[in-house]
Parts: sequence; C-alpha cells; structure tokens
Amino acid sequence: MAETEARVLCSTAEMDIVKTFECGQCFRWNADEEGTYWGIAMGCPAKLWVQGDTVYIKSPGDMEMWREYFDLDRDYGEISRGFDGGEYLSMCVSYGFGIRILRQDPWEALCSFIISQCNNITRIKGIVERLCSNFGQPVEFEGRTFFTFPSAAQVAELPAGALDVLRCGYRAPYISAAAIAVASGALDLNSLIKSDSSTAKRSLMALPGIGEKVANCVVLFGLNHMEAFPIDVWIRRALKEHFPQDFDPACLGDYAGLAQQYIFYYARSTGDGK
DNA sequence: GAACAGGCAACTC
DNA sequence: GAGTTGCCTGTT
Repeated sequence: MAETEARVLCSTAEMDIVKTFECGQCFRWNADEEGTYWGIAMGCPAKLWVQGDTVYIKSPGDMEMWREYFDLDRDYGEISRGFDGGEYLSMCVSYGFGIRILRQDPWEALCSFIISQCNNITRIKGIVERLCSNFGQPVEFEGRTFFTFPSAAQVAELPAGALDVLRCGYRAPYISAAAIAVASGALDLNSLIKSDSSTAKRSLMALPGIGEKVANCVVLFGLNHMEAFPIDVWIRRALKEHFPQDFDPACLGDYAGLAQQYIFYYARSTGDGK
C-alpha cells in the first residue's frame, strides 16, 4: 500500500477521540500506549492522534469518507444547546462534549449489537475481532495487519458451526439469520437509512434475537437516525433518578440519540446510580 | 461453584 | 401487560 501522509481531520473542540471511541458505540478502535487510536472502518484502516488542539488522521481512505464517518459536518454544539432536558442533561452534555456519533456501516452495526446483548465491551470486542480475523480480509497498514468486517454474504455462506470459533454462544444463530436476511435482500439496510426510524426499527425487530434495545442501537449507530433512543440499564436508571416520571425521550427531538449518548457516557464513566 | 451480565423470546398468569 | 426463565460464555 502506498505511503500516506498525516492529515488534519478536525479540531479537538469538534471531536474528543477518547470519548468518541470509548463511549460504547464502536468495538474496533483501540488505543496504543501513546494514546493513538488504531482501527478499521468501511474496509479502510486508519490511525488517529491528537497534537495540540488538532486531531490528525493517517489512512489510505479519503477525507470525505472519514468526515462522514465521524459526522463532522454537523454542529453538535448548536444541536446540544437545543436540548430541553433540564439541568441533569446539561451537565451530561458538558461532561461528554466532544463525543461524535459515528456513522458506522449498517451491517457491521447490526452484527455488533446482536453480539452486544447481555455482554461486556471487552468480550464484545473479542468476539468481533474473531469474526473479522476468521472471515474478513487482511489489510496491511503501518506494519500492522487489520481485518475487514466480513460482508453479510460472506457470513451467510458459512457452513453450519463455522461461527463456533467466535464463542458467542446463543447469539450465533442470530448472526446467521441476520446475514441471510441481508444477503438475500429480505432486509435492505440501505433502504432503511432513507426510511423513517420507526419503520427501520420494525424491520430490524422482525429478525430473531433483535429486540427494542438492539434495534435502536442499530438505527442510531448504523442507520444514522439521530432520534433513536436506546434504553439499556444505565439509561433506564438515569431516567428514573434524574428525569420526571412521565419524561418522554421523544421530546428531545430529532437528536434525542445524541442526548442519550451524553447521558450514557456520564452514567457509565462516573458510575452514577450504581 | 454460583451468581451475574449494556438482552431476547417464549411462556406464564 | 407485567413478571419469570433459559440461553452461551466469561468474570467475580
């Protein structure tokens, strides 16, 4: 692969790479001992690091793709100022500011969040990496080997039992079913990007092993519908303890999902309510 | 060794 | 429709 130059991605005011990669939305970015994040998205390897108040990226991929992936053409400051969720939410926003909602590949998000159910991040990452190293394509970058996320078609064609190497337990048949649905065209993820989020959610929940929470995560992180509001145990606890009893997340509007991510990040990293 | 985990589905009343 | 249970695996 040709040598690539370091390029400016954005300012640290626009994106905090640690918060963005550690807030639980993605599973394939990892920091080295110097704080540089290495990962692969849309088949394209990259490394990101901060110097002064600038975020740099090195990757063979084009900048347009990366700006889209990191959702950099949206002003999260302006969006966040529009939240009408009370003081607690405002505090979560200041705490988590710099998080970007990644626009991940829909199939990768679907698969990853199926794996995430009743599971911790360390284990999710392990399972996803085994999925990629066993069934994806190797890609060399900066002396390291990355693996692409295997396509739905590749996973759909695997013989029975091939997913045993993942050690993902009862989730394996859910992954196979999702792969077959996507590969056969029964589930058209790209069309769900354009449809409204409740239609997208309904289509996803028709698959086995996909309930409300996983569907909402896929809709938010993979289909880029920012109003989706996944409710897990942390969010449920925060809603119960810091919001009015009849609070409806839908009142947060078209970007409720961003608000959810600030609340989630605050709750998780401070252990609030635990 | 038993209980539990960022969840789902099938089952119960 | 609210509550209970099994499900794989890994960790405590």
